[in-house]
Amino acid sequence: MLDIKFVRENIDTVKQSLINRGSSLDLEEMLSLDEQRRARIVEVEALKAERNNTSKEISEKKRAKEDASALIERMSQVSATIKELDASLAEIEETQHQWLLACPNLPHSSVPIGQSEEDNPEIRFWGTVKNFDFAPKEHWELGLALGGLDFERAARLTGSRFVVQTGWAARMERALAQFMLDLHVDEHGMIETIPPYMVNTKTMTGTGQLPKFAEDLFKQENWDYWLIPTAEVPLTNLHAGEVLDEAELPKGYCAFTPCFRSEAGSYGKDTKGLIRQHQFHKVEMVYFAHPDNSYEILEQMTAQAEKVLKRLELPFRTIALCTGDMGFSAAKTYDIEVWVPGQNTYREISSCSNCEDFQARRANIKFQPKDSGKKQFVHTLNGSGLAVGRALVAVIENYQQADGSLLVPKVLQPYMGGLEVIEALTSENL
RNA sequence: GGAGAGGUGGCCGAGUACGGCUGAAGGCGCUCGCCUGCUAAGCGAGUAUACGGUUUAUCCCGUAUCGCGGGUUCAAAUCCCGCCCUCUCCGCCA
Repeated sequence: MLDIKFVRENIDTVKQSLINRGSSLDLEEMLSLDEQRRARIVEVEALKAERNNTSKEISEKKRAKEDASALIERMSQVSATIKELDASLAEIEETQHQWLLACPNLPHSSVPIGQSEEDNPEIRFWGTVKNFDFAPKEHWELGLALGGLDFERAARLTGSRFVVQTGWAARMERALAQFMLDLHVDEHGMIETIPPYMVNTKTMTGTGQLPKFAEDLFKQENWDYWLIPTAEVPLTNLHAGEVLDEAELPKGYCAFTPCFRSEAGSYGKDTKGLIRQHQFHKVEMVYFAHPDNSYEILEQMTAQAEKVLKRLELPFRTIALCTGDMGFSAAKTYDIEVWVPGQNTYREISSCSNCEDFQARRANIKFQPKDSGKKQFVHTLNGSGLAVGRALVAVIENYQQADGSLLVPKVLQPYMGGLEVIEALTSENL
């Protein structure tokens, strides 16, 4: 959420940001609401001041056993007016609040201006794209042939966009997750966390999923509980309403959780395989950072995500999202895309964002500067480190061999009982 | 799910039976100053947030906030209604 005062004092900046993001929000309407609101506040607060003063007089008169009925009579009318004004003020404030909740974050000045993913510049590339002397298969073909991925049974159990992973595919998913968590905890000093996988409306609003994107989420019937679309939601809201010590910053959390997404509006897209599921696993990183160095933390966190791919020896490229392609809450975002040879393309496997104080303002997360001064909003950052299901896709496709078997990446072997090659499913590797 | 107890400032804790003089006693903590071989103690001052007005900014002024929302009233921490959360006991359960 943007600060209303900031909007009022930086009209051109906000206007340009909305244009760059391709948003259709009406800024003029909001500004006129703001004027109405402030005028109404002046009006009603003058009356309240009068009421407070007169109430004191009344109590003094009553104690002195004097007659206060004239004052009471007048205040009765003043109170009635206050009630009306308060009601109309509340209405204006609610409309304005909804506007602010629907307004996307301001892009950082370094974010390239553009309309779509076509305009996202590549920042760096890492690795070597392997030349296969055979036509590399897609992961779902291999998963089917090797018996680890079962989309048919999942469809019977639930529906489309689900999978049953068995044997090596289940274990490799677990191995990937464990490898990633160990890396973030042991080498990056992050705090491992197991948060709730369901959160309430307030929490979803804190990070920006609500009120605008309810159709992307799964909701529990009869409960104010939503399934998390990413651990960013519970992790960032972990300190909602709190004041952190400046010395604690930056504070990093990581969590391995399932993520649930309705994938509304993606009909026909990525219908095969693991790429776009209603339920998938992700290791998420969240940082609470000092405003002075949050962009350094963004670089650091992005590097941490990249390190996962480097250790897995998977080629990737990192791109900067342009204004038109960036998520709602982000001020700046890097996407990391891993090479998937079966599809002969790059697929997003991580998204690392600095949300600055956008979420902190919604969720009310502050820190107390050491040398006194006022409490300030922290900057919040989140990044995938990494999407586990998609990492499995990348491993399967990049590590496939001509005979249809898979090599197990070196860093995963300790997590898979030393297994080096995955052959077709047998009782031995089950 | 049933029964009971409770939610007041950074923390502890008065106030709620009889509504007003309580942004809220007292204590602790913290900050600044004084004092002081050092430390501790002592003395003095200060110590919430948001919004609005004013302002270059500070200051200042106003309004709101005693879990949340609503009601009664000239006036609500205090009375009434609804909800949320925490704790204890019982039931159920991995």
